[in-house]
Amino acid sequence: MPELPEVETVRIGLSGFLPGRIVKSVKHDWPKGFPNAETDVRKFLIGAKVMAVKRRAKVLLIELSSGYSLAIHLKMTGQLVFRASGGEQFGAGHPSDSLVGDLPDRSTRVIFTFTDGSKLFFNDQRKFGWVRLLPTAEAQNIDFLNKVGPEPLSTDFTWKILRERLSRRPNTNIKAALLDQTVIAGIGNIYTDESLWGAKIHPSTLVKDLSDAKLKKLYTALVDVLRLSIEKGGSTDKNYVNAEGRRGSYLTFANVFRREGQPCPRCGHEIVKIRVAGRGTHICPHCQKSV
DNA sequence: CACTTGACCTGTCCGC
DNA sequence: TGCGGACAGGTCAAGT
Repeated sequence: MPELPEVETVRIGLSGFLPGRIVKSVKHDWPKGFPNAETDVRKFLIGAKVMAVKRRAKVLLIELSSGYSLAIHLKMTGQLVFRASGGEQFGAGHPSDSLVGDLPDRSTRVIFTFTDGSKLFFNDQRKFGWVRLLPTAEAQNIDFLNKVGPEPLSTDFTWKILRERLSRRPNTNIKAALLDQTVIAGIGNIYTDESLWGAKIHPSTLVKDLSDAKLKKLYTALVDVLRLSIEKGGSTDKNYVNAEGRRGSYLTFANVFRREGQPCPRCGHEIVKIRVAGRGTHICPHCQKSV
């Protein structure tokens, strides 16, 4: 669920809230998800000031003045919600797009409290997510980020780079290849389905069978879909919320994802849900022909 | 080695 | 109504 656009939306939100704030305390009872030793937490987190909030792939990196960073992965049901002191929930916006009420709630795993009384809540219903405190210089070297592929929205990501990255997995289907974080960073189930629909590629197509023309279409579709989703604040299916606890609206604009039974916006044929690469997969069987 | 499947979790939904 | 089971999907580990 949180894929690149969702994590980027959280990053943008937190960038407006966290820099300059000083961590006063941290409360959690989740050693599996936040395994750092208490002594390191006291030394490098408590009293540290937030300098910046960055993102690599689907990992958020909160840089601290101590030379350490918090690396956070939301996995499927993670939420990072900021509340100003006083705990006002909705700010000036519309409560109707808020998915979280009073915090902490039963899914709250970690609470960061800042010296001004504001708080950052890490909620994760399914506890797949994680938080790590580690030296900023080593943040890029944690196993996951070490192996991860290029950022699809970086200016030097071209269709030829996409082709080169995909060529590492010639005999697998394009859906599995796009989901593979070592091929390209940040793509998950939603944007795989949406971009393959945009490029009129069946998700079971083997990578080696894709022509350059198709790869160019896929490149364009992928970048467009990611950019549009960031513009719409990401996709909220069930859990995802931004740093204010609000829903994203991309799924309103989605063409196939979670739209089985509805007509394809391009040709009118019925969208169906199939299973590819072990994932629920949404396609228009008319636009996206099998190989 | 290349690729696929299962495990990790918990809440929700469906069928009996 | 209650309950078991399937399902959701990001990533790593184990299996083929």
